Amino acid sequence: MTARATIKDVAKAAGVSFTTVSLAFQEDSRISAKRRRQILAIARELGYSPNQQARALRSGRTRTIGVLVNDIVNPFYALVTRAAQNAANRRGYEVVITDTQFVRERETQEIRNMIHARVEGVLACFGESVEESSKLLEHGRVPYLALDTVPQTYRGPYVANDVPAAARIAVEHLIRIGCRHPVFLSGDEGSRSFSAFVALEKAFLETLRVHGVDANQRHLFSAGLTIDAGRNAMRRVHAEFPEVDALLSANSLCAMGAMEVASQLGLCIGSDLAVIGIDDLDICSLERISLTTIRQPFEQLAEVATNILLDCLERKTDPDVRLVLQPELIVRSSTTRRR
Amino acid sequence: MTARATIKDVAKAAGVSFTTVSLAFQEDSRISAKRRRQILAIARELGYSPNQQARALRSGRTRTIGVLVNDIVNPFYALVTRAAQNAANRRGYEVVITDTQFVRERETQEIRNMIHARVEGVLACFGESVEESSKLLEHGRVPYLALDTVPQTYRGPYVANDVPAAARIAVEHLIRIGCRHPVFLSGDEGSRSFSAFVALEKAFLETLRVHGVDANQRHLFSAGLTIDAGRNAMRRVHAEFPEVDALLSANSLCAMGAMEVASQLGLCIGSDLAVIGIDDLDICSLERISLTTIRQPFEQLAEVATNILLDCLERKTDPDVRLVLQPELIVRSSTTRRR
DNA sequence: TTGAAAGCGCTAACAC
DNA sequence: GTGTTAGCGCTTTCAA
Repeated sequence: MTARATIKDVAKAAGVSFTTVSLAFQEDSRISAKRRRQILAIARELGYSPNQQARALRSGRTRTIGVLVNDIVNPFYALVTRAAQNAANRRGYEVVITDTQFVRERETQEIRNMIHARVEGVLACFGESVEESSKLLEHGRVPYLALDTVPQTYRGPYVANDVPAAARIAVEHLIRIGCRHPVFLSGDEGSRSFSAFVALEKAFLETLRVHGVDANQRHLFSAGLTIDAGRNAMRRVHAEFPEVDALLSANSLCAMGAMEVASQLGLCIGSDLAVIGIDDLDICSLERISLTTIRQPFEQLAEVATNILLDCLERKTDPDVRLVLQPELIVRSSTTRRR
Repeated sequence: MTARATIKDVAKAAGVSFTTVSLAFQEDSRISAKRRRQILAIARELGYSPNQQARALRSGRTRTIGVLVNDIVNPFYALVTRAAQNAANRRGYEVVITDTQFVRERETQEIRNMIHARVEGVLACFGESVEESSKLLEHGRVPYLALDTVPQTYRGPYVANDVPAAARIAVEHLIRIGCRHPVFLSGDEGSRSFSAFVALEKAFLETLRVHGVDANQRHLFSAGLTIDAGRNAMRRVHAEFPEVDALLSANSLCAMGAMEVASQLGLCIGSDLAVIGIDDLDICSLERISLTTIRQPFEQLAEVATNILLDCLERKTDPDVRLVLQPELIVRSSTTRRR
């Protein structure tokens, strides 16, 4: 295995200077089409591919942005990365996708990696380490934009879902159909302090109070973002808050797990127990699931955010946007009028 | 916005040569712990972060591998990337995740990008452009390993699921419970020629014939890998092959869509129509879904493949492995004995 | 233990 | 059009 071909090998083989080869690869107008074709053919023959590192080092540009999400296995986040990738590619940028797995140290490590890799900008679904992460990005002079949700203390730019509105819309629907004892299923013990969960809990309780329900901490349960988390949470809810007549879950997978256990406990979903999940995966629409959800416009979110970020990179201005997109209620059979 | 700090700025501020700074960052033993701490502190103050491009250019190493999947939104593939990421990180490598969205041009483009970025190796779930992609990788001298499924014509190294076995196990189960008219739901028109689907169709028909069922093209339907694809396919199956008493779907989401429509058509899932999905997402276990599946050990697959690839990189040998992992039947209520 | 010097592969300024 | 030259920020000899 000999060394990889460089621009000089191509130049030698083509009988030109290596500058000419460089210009040919940049599709510079000074090189004639014919010559360009010759050079590219020889390059292909030699298996030459321009070294990105050298190019970036010299030009100071990588044409790459980073996208950080909390959980790539959750289709919600995967769709965010896909929308960002498509938007970026359309404008000639590449995307590097990184997954924090909801782990604090992973998040900061991935941010550091992106800075080392000299991404030109970052789109981030920040977790709990938002302060440290945004400090790193600022220190590293990397323009960034928060996506999805942001904590109240966050002062940077963002394109986010209106998280309190999600809880408010859900609770208003539950009240409207006659529920008086709703429970909120939040993140697990470890992640419940995440800003999104805090905001949901707060808006959940406040909206209940506005409608005359004396809501308090008893109405809030830690759960998690998986089916199993919902199963376990429902058992606890049933034991500790037997008068429950509605569930709002921070996530639809969790809601599905809770529905399963509730049925096993003899509750009829819809009439005995209304259930709403936040986010709106394809499977929620399955007749067998038919889960009422709060749909958040996450693909639009990612696309808008990507374009704003790229605009800023190209104008060399700092991102300065505070945009909040509204969620939408999708009513299905898991919430029917009380009997 | 002044320029980013370089190693020279740090050296100047610390009153040492830039070689010393470099050594300090490499945790070279020649630098005393105390000096190292001083230098790192000054670097932090200046917001210095080593330039990956320069480092890679000089050292010739990126410590990065690429992972290519067909559809990051499908949790199956997302789990593959996660397992690979974890395995790579444990050994001090980074991973770049790329999503082809099942688009041929995207796959080759992403491969090219990875070569430009000088990833040290690639783990790839190849789509239809496997020939072109593997040629690119070989030409670019990037060691690679195919993951998940490979076409019969493929001659390179792989760690794959035993795709024919998945169909065989499923069909044998259907025969055992008394089905005589099973139908296979394949990929959509555009992707049905993918090697995995071809292999599944072939093994499906062969196994049926072994068990005395006169199976032919009428037993095969194009569908797709989404819920909606399953819904549409079931309508066609019902119209064109009314005697159907079992479905094997290439994907569990598709199976769920088909089950929904089958129920609407008055078929009782389990007894009138047995349904099996290939892959085993969490939701298949939900009581409301309870889909019998063929579980493929994809996380193990990704982990094994990553370690083999990294071993090869470190030994500077070419990957030379042909490993096939066995699937497992998970029986749930969508397949009960015929009545 | 530290520093000087060379050079990784490329782009960009400028001269021809 | 094409070539020469300098240098991006770093690692790696090698000498002190």
